[in-house]
Amino acid sequence: MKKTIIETPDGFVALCWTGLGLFSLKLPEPTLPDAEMEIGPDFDFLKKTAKHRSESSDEKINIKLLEGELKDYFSGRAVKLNFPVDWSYYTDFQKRVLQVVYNIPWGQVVSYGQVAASIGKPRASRAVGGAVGSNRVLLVVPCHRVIAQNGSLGGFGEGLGCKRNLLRLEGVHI
DNA sequence: CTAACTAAACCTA
DNA sequence: TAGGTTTAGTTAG
Repeated sequence: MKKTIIETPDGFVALCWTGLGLFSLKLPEPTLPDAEMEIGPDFDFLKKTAKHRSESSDEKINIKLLEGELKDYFSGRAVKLNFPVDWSYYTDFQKRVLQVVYNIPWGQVVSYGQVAASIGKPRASRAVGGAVGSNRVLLVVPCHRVIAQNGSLGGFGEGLGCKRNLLRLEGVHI
C-alpha cells in the first residue's frame, strides 16, 4: 500500500491505494500539510488491517496519469478518471451502488432513486444515500453527481458547498 | 436503536 | 392541489 499527494490547480489532493486499486482519494486541500492530515487516518487504517499482505503490485495505479487527469479535471476538462478501485472494504450493497456511480460520466447527474433502480431496488433511494456517503474515493467514484430527484443537491459528506463547486466545474448548475 | 447524501405511495381536507 | 404521514432499505456507532 502507498500514499501520495498530488498538486492540482485547486490544491493538494491526498490519496492512498493498495495492490487492488485506490482506497481513498480526498478533495483538494489548500496546503500540503492539510492534505497529509486528511489522508493520515485512512493510511493508518490500511496499515493496521493489512488485508493485502500478499498484494505486491502496488503499481496498479499510474500516478503520472492520475496526476495529469486531476490537473485537467480542476482546469475544467471533461476527464474520465478511469482508475482501478479497491472495493474490498465495502459491503455488497455499497459496492453495487458505488460501481454504478463509478460509471456516471463527467457533466451528468442522476438521482438517488435512479441509482437505486439500476441495482434492482427501486425503493432503496435512501439506502443509496447512505452508500454513497461511505465513498472514500471522491471524484474517481463521482458521488457528487448523485443528486435529489426534485433538482436539489441532496447531501454531501464534505459539505454541500463542495458538491456544488464540483458540479459547477462540470457545467451543471443547480 | 437511530441517524443519515430519498422518494413514492397514501391519506386528508 | 397542496400538505402531512408512512414506508422501503442499508449500515455504522
